[in-house]
Amino acid sequence: MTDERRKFKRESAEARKEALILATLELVAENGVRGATVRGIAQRADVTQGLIRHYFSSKEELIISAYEHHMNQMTDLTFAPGAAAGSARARLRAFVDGSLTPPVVDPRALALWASFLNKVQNDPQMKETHQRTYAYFRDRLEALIAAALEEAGRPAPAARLRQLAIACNAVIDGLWLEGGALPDAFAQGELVEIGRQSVAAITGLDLEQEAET
Amino acid sequence: MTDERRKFKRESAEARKEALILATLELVAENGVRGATVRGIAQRADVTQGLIRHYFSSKEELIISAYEHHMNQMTDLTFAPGAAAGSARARLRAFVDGSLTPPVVDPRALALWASFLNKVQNDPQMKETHQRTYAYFRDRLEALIAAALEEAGRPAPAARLRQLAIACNAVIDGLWLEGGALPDAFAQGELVEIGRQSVAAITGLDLEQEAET
DNA sequence: CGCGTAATTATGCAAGTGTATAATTTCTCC
DNA sequence: GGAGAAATTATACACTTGCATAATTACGCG
Repeated sequence: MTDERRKFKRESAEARKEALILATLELVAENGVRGATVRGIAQRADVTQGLIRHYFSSKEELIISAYEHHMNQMTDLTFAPGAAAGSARARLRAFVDGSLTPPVVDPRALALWASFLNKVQNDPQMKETHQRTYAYFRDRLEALIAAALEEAGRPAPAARLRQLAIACNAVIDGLWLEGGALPDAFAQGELVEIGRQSVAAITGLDLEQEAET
Repeated sequence: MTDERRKFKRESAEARKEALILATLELVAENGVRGATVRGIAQRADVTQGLIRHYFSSKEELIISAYEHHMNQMTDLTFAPGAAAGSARARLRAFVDGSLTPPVVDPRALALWASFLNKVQNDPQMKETHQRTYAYFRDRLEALIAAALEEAGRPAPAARLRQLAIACNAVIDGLWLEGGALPDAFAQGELVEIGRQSVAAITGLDLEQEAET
């Protein structure tokens, strides 16, 4: 009955921070920001709670770090697939596909988005991160649409491009949302199919037909 | 320095419950479900915390009641406008308009949606309410699209109707989301305009032109 | 008018919260 | 292999939380 002190292993600051951030994201997705307690996070990361204070000056800072980590990962996942691809149309298609397949479409991703929303609206730093990420998404989508329209010989004025980008972004967001909220309501590939068709219908571009190099 | 007991007025059970529910929705929108404390809600409703226990057997029950109240209000707001209208096309247009104007499009409505999501995913009763509301929305939209297509002499098979409803629902959801998240990013009426155009593009229906009775 | 009952307030409690600080252990470097 | 420093654990504290229960007050009804 010797209650010994817990053994531990020293890790690099980066590894520990990352582990803490991942544990934080898990718990935020499950229980919301307030439900992700310091003790719970420490337990999930297999560490005692004091260590969190050693790497993050407060829970607030840990939450902000976790949010930025998550947002960066989401943008990477969305844009990585079609970055290299050839025609603008192919890149637009890759963008739609990447946005509407796991792990972007995922109950956990949606839960994280919802859990963070409150803090995003109130905390200036998180608000900044959010607006930057959102603007990046939409600008990129608008550029893709502009290039694809130009490629098809039907360039559009700026005002029209803006509307098309908003509309396409909305379909993608909406499908992303529904796919995350009701994971079993859609067949494999159904979201991608609907997303492609909708973007095609809105922009007047044919996303299916293969390009002739 | 006589610390007197607080004066109060007796209210009907309905009025008190409603007041408590409204205060709850305010705080849930501002601080999330866990941030909406019993004491905070009581204060917002200008009442002491013990009274909450008198009308609701637990905070959980109050939260569930507030959620159902909110969802009912949202459906009423969305469907009330165009319920009576004439042609299917006009009713579809009214649905789009109602879904994309305040108070449906509103930062507070979005915040509520996000705040409740966690509980909706976990609590069976709230999940049931959510799925019922969602199904009601989409079925209604699908019926509107079906009627409008028939009206235009181009009926569609069931599978196609399902896809159109999912796509249109997604645009509307996405625009609703963006309008609530970035209230200042869109001009007056811009969301409605984009929503109408997108639904028109997806379904192939012209929503703008007036019907000839 | 006064009595009873239910609405409302007041108080208390145990559990959980973030954070601060002290005690210990692991590991690097000579 | 041992000393010093940093990583990690352990403990404590003040505060908040939901809930329970007792004390009071307002108001309808005779």
